[in-house]
Amino acid sequence: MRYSQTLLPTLKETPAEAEVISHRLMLRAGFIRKLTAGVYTYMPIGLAAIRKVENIVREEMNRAGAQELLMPMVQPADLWVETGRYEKYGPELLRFRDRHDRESCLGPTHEEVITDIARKELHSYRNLPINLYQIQTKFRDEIRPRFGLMRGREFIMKDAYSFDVSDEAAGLSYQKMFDAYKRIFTRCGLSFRAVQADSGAIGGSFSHEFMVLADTGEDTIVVCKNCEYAANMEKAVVKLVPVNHEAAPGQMEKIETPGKRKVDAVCDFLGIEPRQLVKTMVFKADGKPVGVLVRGDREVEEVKLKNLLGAADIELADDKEVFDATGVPTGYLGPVGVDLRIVADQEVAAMQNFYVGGNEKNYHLKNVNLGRDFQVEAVADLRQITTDDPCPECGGKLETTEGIEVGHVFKLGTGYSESMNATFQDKDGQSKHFVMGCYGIGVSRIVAAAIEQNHDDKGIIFPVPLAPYTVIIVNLGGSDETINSAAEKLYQDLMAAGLEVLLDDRDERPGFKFKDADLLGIPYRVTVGKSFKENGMMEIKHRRDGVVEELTPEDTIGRLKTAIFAQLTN
RNA sequence: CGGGGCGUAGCGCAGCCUGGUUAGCGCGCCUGCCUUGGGAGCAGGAGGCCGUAGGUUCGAAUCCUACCGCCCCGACCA
Repeated sequence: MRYSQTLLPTLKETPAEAEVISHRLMLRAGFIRKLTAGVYTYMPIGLAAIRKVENIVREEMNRAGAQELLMPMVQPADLWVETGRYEKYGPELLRFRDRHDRESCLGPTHEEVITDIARKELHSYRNLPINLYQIQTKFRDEIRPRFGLMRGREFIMKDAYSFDVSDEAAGLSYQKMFDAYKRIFTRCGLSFRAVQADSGAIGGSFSHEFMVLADTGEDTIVVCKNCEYAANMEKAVVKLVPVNHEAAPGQMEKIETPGKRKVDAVCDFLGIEPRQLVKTMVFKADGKPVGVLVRGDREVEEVKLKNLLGAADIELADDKEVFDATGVPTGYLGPVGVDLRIVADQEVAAMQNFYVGGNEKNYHLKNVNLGRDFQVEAVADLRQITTDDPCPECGGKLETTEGIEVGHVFKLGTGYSESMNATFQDKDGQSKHFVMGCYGIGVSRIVAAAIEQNHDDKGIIFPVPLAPYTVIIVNLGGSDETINSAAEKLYQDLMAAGLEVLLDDRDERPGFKFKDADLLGIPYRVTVGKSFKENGMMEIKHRRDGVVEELTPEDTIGRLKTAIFAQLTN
């Protein structure tokens, strides 16, 4: 492509709307332009990068035996009512009525549509297993879109759905996708990690997320330094460390704690450690108050709580709501004798003679024991894991890092096939529900994640497989015909060699062109200018490490071909 | 939705507090000259319902009210 004829509007200054690096660079490099909150136009060069990702995804999906199809973006509400998700999905599902007043929605995901296809078209075990996928634009009316392509409302996703005869067979399909995902992200040149995850609104029993490691990640993941264990913080199982109960249960006692509401203040005042205290947090589970007990130095993990309660929505209650629900001001709430639904973290159940709020302003209770002094509805793992906790698999040391979720694989089981009555006839003539799996990849997000992971202060540094162009020729010839025709010939030759080349033929000064080349992140830059005029040499500069090579035109072509194709084959 | 902030030329901003001529600056854009290995220089030029609506006032970008949009922090997720 000739730069002079391309819509490639680079910006010297960063638009004020952009905060994170990938968003800033994509705006500056002319990859995207915002239409409205969370909705972007992919400009030509941005689309080129997206296509690179799509093609890698497509190749690997096909290699794994999946078949591509394309489902509608507009979906009838009826299908969603069948699975109960029309209620459950919430405001993220954009709903509207068509001219016939039919309830419709924009597809945020396609389990319903694909299951409908399956029940209509797949009748026999002979059709199975099958894995169908699409690469399509999704719409989720996110509460707060942010970070450019990282969390848009409209985004491109690859979603795949597998159908199997049995749980065991579904496990195989799952593993196949898991392996394909590893290949995909490896080919994209990303540094990533597969982690155990919560299955969220999609539902299902078992899932892994693929996380690109980057500081701007929206998720925290815990990783074992010793074994292969890695999990989303939300999901990471806390392994209860046994404690020895040496002390005999003491007499419960009311003690005065004037004005001491916060855990630290109470502990300072009483001369105790936060680990000896149990705090009572009030959450609203679908609007209804629930008390949650955790040790004073722990944090409640809302996702675990949500799963335990089977709630669609969990929110921490504010001071007023706590008072309304219990009649106790925050800071003095406790489980003893309170009229509130209470659940406890497993750690609390193992504690003895602890301190809790006294359900009365300025009072706490000491020597409290679960079971003797109060009862709870459930005991479960409800707190956030910390790096002090042992690895749940091997007991090793854990560490945390930030991650961007670029892929998610789920074992769905028969939830959708049952609610939509999607069955096939098995060998024995019996009707059975499909055992399903679903597998998503955030295609547009990958481009953003790749930039988060590959940039410097000058701009983007694309991994070769994702680069919209692999070579940029900077022609500094001006009016010099010798140089111009050499640059032109190189352009033609490189294209003939199968490379994607951008020829900077603009009437601009050298510095201007170099800055743009750096910003765009094209892996190899060839400068044709003075040194070609003087001794017939061209200069290759590697974007990533700044290495410079002076070569003849023939060697330049050879060198680029070798280098680029080497990075494309895996 | 809760908390914070912002809407003035294509982009980045100043002006607003303390109302008063023709609304500025940098970048970009157009014309010409000049320059050509790291975002040059000179000269000329185009481009503004000051987010929208209402109010206060002799007079509003500036003060007041409402609305709309956008960004950042939390709940959501590929």
